Amino acid sequence: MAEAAPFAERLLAWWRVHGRHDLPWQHPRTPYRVWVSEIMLQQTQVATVIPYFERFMARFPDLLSLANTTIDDVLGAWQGLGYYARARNLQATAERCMTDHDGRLPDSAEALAALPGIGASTANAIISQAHDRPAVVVDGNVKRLLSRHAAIEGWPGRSAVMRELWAQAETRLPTAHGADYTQAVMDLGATVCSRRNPRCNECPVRHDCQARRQKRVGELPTPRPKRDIGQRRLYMLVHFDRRGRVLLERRPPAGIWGGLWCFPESESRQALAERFRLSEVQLKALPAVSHLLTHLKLEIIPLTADGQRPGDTGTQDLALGVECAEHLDWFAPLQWARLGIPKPVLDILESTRA
DNA sequence: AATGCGGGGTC
DNA sequence: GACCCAGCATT
Repeated sequence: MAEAAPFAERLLAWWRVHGRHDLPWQHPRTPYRVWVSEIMLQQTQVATVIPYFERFMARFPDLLSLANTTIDDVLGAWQGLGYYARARNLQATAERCMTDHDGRLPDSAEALAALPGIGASTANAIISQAHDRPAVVVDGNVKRLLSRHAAIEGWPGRSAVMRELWAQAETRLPTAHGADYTQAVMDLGATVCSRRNPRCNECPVRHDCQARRQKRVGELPTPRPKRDIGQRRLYMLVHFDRRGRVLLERRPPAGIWGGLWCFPESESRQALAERFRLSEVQLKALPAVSHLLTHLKLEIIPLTADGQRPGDTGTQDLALGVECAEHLDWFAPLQWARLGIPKPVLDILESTRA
């Protein structure tokens, strides 16, 4: 009996018939477009990314336009996509390409991985797709596909498991068709070897899938261990001036919502009142907003001075000697959408308009 | 080697 | 509500 075709050949044959060939970053498949798409796709699903990618390309069609714009413009284009550090890294990388790489993205995985926001897997994903060279990519799809096909146990967040996945991926790499193979493993993971209800009977590598043989497809990959998450209460001052502009503060570059504009906030209601020369009794709470992060549950209590609303006149103007520096400023409604504002803050902002 | 980052999809 | 997603940077 003839030996089965190599893993990669079966995937490529499957992909030519069943794979995705119409993703926006595939046409044209330039290094710049591939790079931007890979950054957007980090921890973010394809369907979510597509409209952002189209808008981003219309606004920043090339490396130079991205390097020459402001961070606020990039954050504005990123608003709603999450993981805003990616937007800052994107622009930092564009600038580095101008200064250190002759105005282009480097064409080696090592040089790419030295740039902000690009790790080993993303570097290889860019190389394989932009230059059609085979390179190991281990993303969520590949982790799932390989942990099943080779029956690899353990949560991929553990380094030993990740090493094994990387080694498996390496041995399966073809010697040609690098771009199509990368797309093929991702497509197979996304559409056939899906997390729930995998369609094993349509899989081109089902005949030597170890998880399937052991009837353990449903148990692999091993899920992330559960853990308790903490809870934190946060007060935010929602205040408008007579012209309907809202007071926002730019957050420090590191940490949650780094570099984004938020209401002035504090964990202490009293500290917030003191900072803006308000008495605590003046502060009226709006309905709380709950925001869930991986490791933390935030309860955000929006506070307004005397129930003030935009357009209100005659209320005290919070003169409070707010010295609007670069990190503290007033913004008109038309400016909001171009700023980069975290989702819960935007929700509060919009609820005050309604 | 483990943890923080964040919004959305999906069941 | 639980769990995951085209991971990386930081500690």
